[in-house]
Order: sequence, then structure tokens, then C-alpha cells
Amino acid sequence: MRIATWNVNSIRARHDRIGAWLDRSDIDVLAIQELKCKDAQFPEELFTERGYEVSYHGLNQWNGVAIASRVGLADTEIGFTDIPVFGSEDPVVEARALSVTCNDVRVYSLYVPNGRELDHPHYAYKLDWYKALTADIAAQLSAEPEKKLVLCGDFNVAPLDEDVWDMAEFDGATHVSEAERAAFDELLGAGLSEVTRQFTPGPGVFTFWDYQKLRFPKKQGMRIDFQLASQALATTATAGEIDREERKGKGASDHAPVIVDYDV
DNA sequence: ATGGTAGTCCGACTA
Repeated sequence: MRIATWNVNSIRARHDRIGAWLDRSDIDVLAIQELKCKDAQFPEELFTERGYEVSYHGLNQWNGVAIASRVGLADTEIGFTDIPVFGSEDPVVEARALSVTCNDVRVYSLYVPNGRELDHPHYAYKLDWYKALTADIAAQLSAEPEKKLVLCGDFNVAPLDEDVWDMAEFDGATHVSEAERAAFDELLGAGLSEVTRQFTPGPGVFTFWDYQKLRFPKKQGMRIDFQLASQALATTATAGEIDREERKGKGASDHAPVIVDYDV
């Protein structure tokens, strides 16, 4: 089973590029983040015309997650247990988490909150979000240690110093703080292994390059998109790649697709 | 020259 995760930064703006990418990439399951559309605007035909089933969840022009599969798609769950709300006036559960079962693999599409600034309420929300996700996954894997499960997504954390182009540029910034890295590690402690790095070792290997300041041509990126697999699934991973070519040219997302082949 | 973008719904917000 060949699983990809991709923050597309608007599924409508990326419609034709996603279709062309699917046509050449032989993907069985695609976890998508940042749809930037509500459900009524979601282009189902982009997937169904290519033989994929698709589940999606979008509430407005922000966030939004989806999973497309050509190897079965069942038991869609929006969110996860005790997913935090955000907002002081009118707290809401944002469209950042979706999971489905594809064949016998439970697949998540996750768009972790950005955090914005270390002293911003969004940062505390980000850490809470990690904590609740960790509790949910730990409970599942504790109840069923051999469960095949993978968290795909934009985790908005650079776990290692080599996962940003220059740590000096990130002094006092989000994505590299001790608390965020600890939250990411605690999620792994629920019984998961990050499976993409072994096939795409750094330094200088990234999954995201900001549109601003010519970050892509200057090779100034961040590694923040991952696949975190339970042991029963992680041990079957045979290959992985970051499709950096897809970041090139006019109309690219600021994130590249991250692909792993599993022998299941 | 020390900046440089892009998406959404319409001047501002998000990243």
C-alpha cells in the first residue's frame, strides 16, 4: 500500500495539479490537508473519476482535511477524542483531523495548529491539541497493540535542528521550541515511529518552503510533514520519498507530497 | 538592492 500525505494549500486552487500528480504517482491512499473549502465546495470528481473514494471535512476557508483511497474507505471519523476547541468569543472545533480505514489500515489526515507565536493563545492550543491526540492514539494502541495505524499530516513541528535551514533564524520562533518538540516526541511515545526520515535523511531535506522570500530557490525549507506509523505498520515500510519536484513551477503548493510504501 | 507570496472572501486574515 502506497500512502501519501500532502498539504495542498487550497484544493480548488490546486485542482489540476493534484489530478496530474495522482495520474503519475500511483498512490493508493492520499491524506490531504488545508483544503481551504467547505464541504459543499469540495471537488469530489477529482478523485472519483480516478477510481478513488474520498472522505472530507471542511467548515470554511481555513483548514480542512480529506482522505482519498482506491483500496477501500470505511468508518470515517471527524476529529478525535477530546479534540480541543479554539477561540475566546465563540470556541469551535476546527476542521483539522479526519480518519478512515483503508483495507485494514487506520489512516489519519492531520493539520496540527500552527501556534503563530510562543505567547499566542494559538500556541497553547497547539500543545493541547498534541496532548489530546496523544491520549487518543495511546488508548487505541494500548487496547490493540498490533493495530495498523498511520498519522499522516502537517505536524507544524521541526523535530530536529537539521529540519530547518538555519536554527539561528528560529530563535524564539514556533515549530522548534522545546515544548513543541516534546509534544511531538510524546505522540511518538504513544506507540508510533516516524517512518519517512529513514528513506529521506537530512540535513537539508525539507517538506515545506514558504512562498515568501524566495525560500524554495534558496533551499530554505522546513521538515514538518510526516507519517507516524504504529509498530505493526512501521515495520512493513519499504520505501519513501519527498516529491520535491511537485514544489516547482507556477501554481505549486508550499508543501511537497511525502510518500511511503508499506508492504501490507 | 538585504526585499522578494499566495490562498480565501473582499481589507484582512492566515500561513
